[in-house]
Formats: sequence, C-alpha cells, structure tokens
Amino acid sequence: LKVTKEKAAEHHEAIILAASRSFRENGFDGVGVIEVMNLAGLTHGAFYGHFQSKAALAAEACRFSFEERLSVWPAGLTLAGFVSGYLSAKHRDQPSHGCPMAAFASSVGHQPAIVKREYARGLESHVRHVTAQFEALGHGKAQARKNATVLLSTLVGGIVMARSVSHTDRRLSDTIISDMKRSIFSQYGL
Amino acid sequence: LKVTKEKAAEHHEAIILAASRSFRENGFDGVGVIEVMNLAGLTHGAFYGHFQSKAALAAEACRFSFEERLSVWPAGLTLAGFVSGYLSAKHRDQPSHGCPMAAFASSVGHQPAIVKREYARGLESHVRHVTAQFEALGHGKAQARKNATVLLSTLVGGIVMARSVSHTDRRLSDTIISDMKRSIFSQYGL
DNA sequence: TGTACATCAGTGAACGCGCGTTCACTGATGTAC
DNA sequence: TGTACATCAGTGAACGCGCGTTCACTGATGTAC
Repeated sequence: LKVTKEKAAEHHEAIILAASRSFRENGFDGVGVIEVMNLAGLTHGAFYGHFQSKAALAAEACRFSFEERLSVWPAGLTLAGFVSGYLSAKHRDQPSHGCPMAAFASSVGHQPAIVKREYARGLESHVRHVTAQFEALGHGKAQARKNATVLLSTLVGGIVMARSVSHTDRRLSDTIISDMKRSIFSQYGL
Repeated sequence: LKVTKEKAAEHHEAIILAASRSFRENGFDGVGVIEVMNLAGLTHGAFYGHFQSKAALAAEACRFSFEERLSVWPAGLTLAGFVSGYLSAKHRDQPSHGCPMAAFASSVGHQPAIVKREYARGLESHVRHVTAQFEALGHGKAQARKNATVLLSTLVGGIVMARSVSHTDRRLSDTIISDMKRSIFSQYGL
C-alpha cells in the first residue's frame, strides 16, 4: 500500500538507523535484510524500493554511523573526557551506539568497494575532527594530525581487544580498558 | 578410499593449517568448509571424519595460529624488532601469516563459545610471552604485564586500522603504520 | 610369510536451511479534469 | 471543491544460490588366521 512521501522518507531513515545499529552490533554479515527491515517496522519486500542492494545499505549505514558519532560530539568535550568515554565498559558493551571504526575496522576489508569507500571517508573525517582538537590545544598542524592518527588507532585497539574477550574473560577485558586509559592519559598528559 | 594412519594424521594437520591461513586472510565467515578442504588437497566429504563442526575447526585453527606465532618467535628478537615487524607493510598485507589477534579480534565476538574460549587462551599466552620480554628488560612483574597488555592492544589497533583502509587509501594506511611505530618507539624508548 | 576379511579415510551426490533478491499484487496517494 | 484514475510504497510468496552437514558407497589398510 502506498504511503505519504513524508512517511516513505521516514521509512528510509528508519532503515538506515536500524542498519547502523545492528551492523555495528553484529557485523555486516551478522544481520540480514529481513531483520533490518523488521527492526525498521517494515517487511523485507519494500527494501529494494529504498536501496539497490544490501551493500548499498551497508555503505549508507557506515556513512550514517560516522556522521552520527561526530554530530553528537558535545561542544565542550575535552580530550580526557573523550578518551574516558571511549575506553569505558559502557562503550565496550554497547557497540550499536559506539565508534564505527571499532565496529567495522576489521571486517570492512572483506566488504564491497562501495562500503570500503564510505568507511575510508568517515575515517578521514574522524581523524580531521580529532586533529582539530589537538590544534585547539596548541599543537602544530602536522603534529596534531599525527597525534590524532595515533590516538584513534590506539583507542580502537583498546576497545577491539577488550571486546574480543569481554564474554570470555571479563577481568582481562576490564584490565585492558583501564591499562589503556592510564597509558593514554600519561602519554598525552591528560 | 582408506589411507595410512600417518597420511590421515597429515591430512588432519593440513586441514588445520589451511584453515589457519584462510581464516586469518578472509575471516571465519569468509571461507567455507569446501574451500578449506580443497586447500588441504581433499574433498569436503572427508571433513566430518576429522572435525565435529566448522566451529570446532575454527577453534583449532585459532589455537594453531597463536601457537605458530609464538613458536616462530626468533630467540634473540628485541622488542624493537618485534614492533618493527608487526607494524610493517608486509604484516599488513599478509594477514594469513600474521597475528591472530589482529585477524580475529573483532569477529571472534560473533563466533561460537568454543572459538571464543580458544581465542582468549591464545591471547592470554601471548600477553604472558610479551610480559616475559619486559621482565627480561628489568621491569617489575606487574608493570611488565601492564606494558605487554598496552603494547599488544596498541599494535593491534595500528595494524587493524592500517588494514581497514589499505585498499582504499594506501597513503593513509602507510601513515598509520609509520606514525604508530614512531609513537611506540618513543613511548618505550626503543 | 601368505591369504581373507573387517575396518574406515576419503568420495561425491544430496539435503535443508537461510540468505539476498525478484515480482505479481494491493490499496492509499496525489494528480488531472 | 469533487471525482476518476494513474502512480507507486509496501506486501508476502517465491526463486536461486551457497553454505554446513549427511550418507551410501569405494577401495586401500591392517589385522586375524
């Protein structure tokens, strides 16, 4: 049954949102088109009226995830606050609302080119954003960029490692998080 | 056709080796039982005479990957040498022979419990091994363990991030590797 | 040592299932008069 | 503004494919005599 253009646009956004959440939670291959559509409150048949393929949705979901993450960045958030929030049990246990780099980094390599491209774009914009934070702290342009690259890679490593054992060795997972946080704080003097 | 017990044992090892390589290269879900068996020089029908399930093979392949990695650790390898080899274009481009943590970290969470358990065991033994390296350098037990945890997480983050964009933005990928290496070297005074 | 036979590693066809995708159909929308 | 009709977002059955898994069968192994 046909619906309002506004309703259809809302549906489109709902699909992307649902995909963004469940792809981050279960990986691109861990959730199917049917499940995403049901999460969006629709049936699977309507999917190909909105997207050309699952890969196209994955790319959109990837783009949305990065965009959402940067858009909810609080105005006065310090680097210390950012690191603390990133390396937290909450972030580890809620990948669906978390960093898309940590969620997609190691599986995006096996995804279609369209997904890889959108991921690389998001990564670049994320690096730029953190670079600006370091520049605001007085670092030179080149050094700020290096710091941003290293900090983000380090954070991703910490959360990815913590998640990899969070259901098997909770204590080790907690240790990774706290040790990484302490190390980063001392390294950057936060 | 029946084969010698020795041949059968060789086949068993060949399957694990092939799985270890292709799982690290393509992920647990990126390669099927048929492909693994063909890589091992057999047909898929023989698989369930060797393993109870694909998950059981994944667990064995995981265990083997960690074991192989530690067993080929050169006797006199310094931490600086280890870091240099880890954060290299060669390691980035050859995950099939590389670190199982970097290869499996973010997908092991979606694998059956038996795989998760074997991964956690390998991770723990890897941390212990690097801890011993730091102890040999004169660090106290607790500090050595912390250093090992942080170093490994940082290395994994670097290689995972570099791999995530290696087919899309080679320059950024190279930058991540070199910036991470420089940062780690200066942090640990290598 | 030689022979007959039970064992069993490996083969390849087949099964069931879930997935991404397609399509004929429905009925509310929104446009032309 | 009201009516008739073309449009098209959404539905749900169906398709093809690849995957993990099963199984009847083959024929070399290795054992019992």
